Amino acid sequence: MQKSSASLTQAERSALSDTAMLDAAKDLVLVHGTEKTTLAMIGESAGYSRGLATYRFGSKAGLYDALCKSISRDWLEYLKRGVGEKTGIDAMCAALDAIRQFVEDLPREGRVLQILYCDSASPSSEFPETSISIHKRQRSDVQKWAEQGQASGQIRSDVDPGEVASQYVSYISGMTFLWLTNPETFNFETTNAEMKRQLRDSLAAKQGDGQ
Amino acid sequence: MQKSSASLTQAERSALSDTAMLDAAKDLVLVHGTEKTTLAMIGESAGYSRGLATYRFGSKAGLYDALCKSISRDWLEYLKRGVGEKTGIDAMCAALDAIRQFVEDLPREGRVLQILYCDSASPSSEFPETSISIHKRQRSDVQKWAEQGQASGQIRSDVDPGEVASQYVSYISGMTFLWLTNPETFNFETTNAEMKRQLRDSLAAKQGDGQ
DNA sequence: AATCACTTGCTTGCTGACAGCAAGTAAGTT
DNA sequence: AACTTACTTGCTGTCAGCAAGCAAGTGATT
Repeated sequence: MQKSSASLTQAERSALSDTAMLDAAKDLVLVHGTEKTTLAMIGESAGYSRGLATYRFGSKAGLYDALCKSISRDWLEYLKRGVGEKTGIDAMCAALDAIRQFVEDLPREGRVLQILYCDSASPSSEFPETSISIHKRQRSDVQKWAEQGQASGQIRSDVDPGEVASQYVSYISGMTFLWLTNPETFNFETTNAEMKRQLRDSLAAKQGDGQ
Repeated sequence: MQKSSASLTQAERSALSDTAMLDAAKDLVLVHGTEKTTLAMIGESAGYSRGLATYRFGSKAGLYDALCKSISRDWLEYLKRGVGEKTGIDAMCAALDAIRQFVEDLPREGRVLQILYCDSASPSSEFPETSISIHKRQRSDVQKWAEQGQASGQIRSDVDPGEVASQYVSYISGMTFLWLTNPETFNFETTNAEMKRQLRDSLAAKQGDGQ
């Protein structure tokens, strides 16, 4: 069963058009935003008809949800590779580096993801789950790192891991948000350096403060 | 020149319809989001015709920009009152309390403002200036507080006030964003308490570390 | 291996809703 | 009474979503 470019299986055809449309959507959203990007633009820009995007993703929200999930998968891959088996303050710092690496390697994806997060914050959002679950997952990851850091004695035992996680995730969310809106005045690198310094200074167990 | 409810000056009439429409817009945006709220809904919900909102504010973006400015003014009032003449770490902590107070007293306005900030992050936003200038102003305020704190010896001299400000403003932005999207799981009070603790622990000058 | 019934990928025509505009009416101002 | 300002109504172009149809791939039977 040979597959030339002229003869594809159904699955291959739809996979091809899917990725072509999601890719076109990224470019269009970067320029026009989600609202002014039309489903017709996406379909035609991907080399198909004006109707395909609607047909495939059901609705505009459906397409953006798929896009959000797709980019989120890429991001989680970066996070996993960057943090590895680290725990405690080291894991938190590594995650900050992973974000920087992600937006450096895939700035398009980083910006689009942030735009979609903003969209999903609207009360009328039809895809809030993806964004919310990502943030909840981030928070529980950080909480786990903090607990492990306390168990190993790296992190002082009198802080609440859950609140440390909330504070940390808030910083991440706001940092990426401000990076989106103020790309020129915002310096990822130095701001993250300050965050790392604060984490070490405020979380590290004092000398001889073993459990 | 007496003013009964039936006989108003032109200025009074337009001021009345303006505030009525902005107020109606708040309620509608809270329920339907900015996108699914229509100008016709706003005008009619305020007791006027479907066309007034467009006529008065020029466009949907124009209305949301006016709404953003209006709520921002309220917020800056709270900030001013809460911070007063404080500087350094005290000012930063007072600003956190001011935010909590604002969303406690005016939860509607707090939520709508956050929704509008998210909207203005889109590349197609026609009112990005208001949101950006607010965040820039916040950042320069915090930087000033940090510099004053260093000058008075409260804050250690080896931190960069600009980066402290970036980190602080990132936290604020993210915190309010997460509060909007996860109102039930997010606790303003305790998360801010952790932030205050971190600020004190990581910024306070050590004993005898005078300039 | 040829063909026929069936599924899936994709396109085109249509409808209702909305933003924005332009022309008009009513209310106040000098 | 002339004029300005507040507000309304009729209209147009655009878009999301739907439904009907066409084309290409798939699988079973003989």
